[in-house]
Amino acid sequence: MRLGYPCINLSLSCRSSKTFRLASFSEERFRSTVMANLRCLSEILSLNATSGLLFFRITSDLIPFASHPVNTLPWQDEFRTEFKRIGFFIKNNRMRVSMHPDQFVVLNSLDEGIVSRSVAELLYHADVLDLLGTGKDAKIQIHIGGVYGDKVASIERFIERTRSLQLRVARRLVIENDDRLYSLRDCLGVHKKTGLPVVLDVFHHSWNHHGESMREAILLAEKTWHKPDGPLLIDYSSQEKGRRPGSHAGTIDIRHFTSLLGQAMDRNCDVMLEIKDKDRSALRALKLLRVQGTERKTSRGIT
DNA sequence: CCCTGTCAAGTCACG
DNA sequence: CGTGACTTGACAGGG
Repeated sequence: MRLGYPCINLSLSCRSSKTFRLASFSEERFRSTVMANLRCLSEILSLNATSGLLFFRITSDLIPFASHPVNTLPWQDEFRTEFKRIGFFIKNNRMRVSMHPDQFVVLNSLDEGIVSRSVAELLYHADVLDLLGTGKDAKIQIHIGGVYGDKVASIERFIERTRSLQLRVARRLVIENDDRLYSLRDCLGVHKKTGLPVVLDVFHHSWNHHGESMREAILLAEKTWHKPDGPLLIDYSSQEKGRRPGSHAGTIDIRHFTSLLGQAMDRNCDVMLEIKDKDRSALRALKLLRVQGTERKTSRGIT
């Protein structure tokens, strides 16, 4: 099991998601920002490798305005070497990376404009992972989208649109259960018709489910992943006490995470910790995992 | 230098 | 109808 955290490392001062206002777009500004972001990304990955965090979600803001019409630069060519270098590092350290486009990507929207912008954004995400030279296990995770008052039709639209995606996007696409609209069961239904693997967000599942226990959910989601996709992806978080239901914890709840490990440790999966203090909690989780792993081995040795 | 309104993009819930 | 949550800051202009 590899552990990771999303996008930002709080112990480093750099950010790989630096941006600027659309109004101040210029080729110079774009190039220098991308260069700085890529440099920061390699710093983060290098630190992660040293500390044993072998899973990382790359920010969608890595390339500012990547899929926006204002950006006509062939950035894929301009930064090919830098991407390649980072990709080698990932591979050499047996790391896994993923991406999670934000809420603006809605494949099943009723608005064709939103759909085409979403497709362009997905292509950008695939570009990044392709330029890194990552294998098929480097995934792009999205939600199914809106409901628009008719869930059946909305799911059908989602399925149709994933079918017309370019292969280099489709091969990386995975779907994730959300906390209100599309549950694990909905995602499994979409998987059945499309073959898309299902990321299990255990936090969302705890709010939006149909009675499946966490263990059942893990086993169900695991079955949607085939060998080339890599191990099942799990997104993990816990409730921040005293805040509204659904807010992510500020720091890891050791008890809660230990219980997840109990459910997931014997499975083939990688876990993304969506906790606000990022790498700090991920490191604590890693310590915990190592202790548990040792205990498991020991007890197996005895029995 | 600090403050703060606003930022490319969507959907839904709520008051 | 307008605003906040999701997640999440931080850009950039004005004082």
